[in-house]
Amino acid sequence: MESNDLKKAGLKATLPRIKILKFLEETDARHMSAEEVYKALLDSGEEVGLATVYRVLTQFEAAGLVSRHHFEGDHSVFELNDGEHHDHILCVKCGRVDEFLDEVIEARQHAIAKEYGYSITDHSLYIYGVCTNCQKKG
Amino acid sequence: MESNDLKKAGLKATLPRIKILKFLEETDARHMSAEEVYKALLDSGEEVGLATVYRVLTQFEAAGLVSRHHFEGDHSVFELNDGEHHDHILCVKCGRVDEFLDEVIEARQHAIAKEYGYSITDHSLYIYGVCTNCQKKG
DNA sequence: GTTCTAAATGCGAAAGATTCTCATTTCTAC
DNA sequence: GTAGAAATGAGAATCTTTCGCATTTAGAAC
Repeated sequence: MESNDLKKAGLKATLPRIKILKFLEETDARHMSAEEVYKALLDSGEEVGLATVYRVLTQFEAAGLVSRHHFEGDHSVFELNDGEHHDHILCVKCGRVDEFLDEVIEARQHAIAKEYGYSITDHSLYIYGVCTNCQKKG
Repeated sequence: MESNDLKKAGLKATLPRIKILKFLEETDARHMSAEEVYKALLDSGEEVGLATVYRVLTQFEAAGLVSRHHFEGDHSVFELNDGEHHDHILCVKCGRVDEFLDEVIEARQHAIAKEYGYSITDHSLYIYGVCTNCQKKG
């Protein structure tokens, strides 16, 4: 039940927030932009303002409910958190996204941060390439 | 001499391109936005249009003369290529940027791409943290 | 259940970064 | 030097995201 999740996250259980969270939990798409969430909600007959979608997603991010990514330097996309950090590998032709977690890379990043005197807060790793399907198509 | 570098890169040696390349080679700042390049040129008395700066930097990127980065998902910043790939670790407080190259991470990325069936074209890795100086300041 | 207040929403306006349009200028080859 | 193609400049346009503010709503107090 979404309203409890919201309260646990320290957010008032308002209708727009419930709708957006519910939508993110039920949709098949893992990575969506604010605009896409907005349109998808409209299509399913839910009335939520675009500015509210932006605000709510930003709040969800601050509350740890979603992660924000910047694939290709483009606009932000959001992903519901499942508790486990992971990185992304994506196809530059079709936009397919796969997720992976590599302990060796994670460990090396912490070692590098230490070496350079940084207290690490976050990191982002994107690998770009052409996926199997797109390679076949030429 | 910049005009030769440009021709080698397959670009016509126009005045704006020469000015921009010369500026990038001579400035101390390693990472600059298009806007910053534009303003710096203006300040040094060189007249170049902002749209041209954007166009030229994009062409330089395509020609391999510069790399484009998207720190923190913000606007693009450009960096003159020195031939060696490297990644970045940056301070979220003061904006300091350090560069590093880790062969272990590089190798793991290629292994992951292979594992997922991708033909790798590029990758970006940013580590965010608080640098030594900013840690001292609290 | 009704009332109150702070917080949240919706809308359109505004902002910032980047791209586009197109008339004018500049390279480069001949 | 001249012609033609390519590049430039200036401002308009676009896209994503945020802001301002009047209106509504959630949640606590009564």
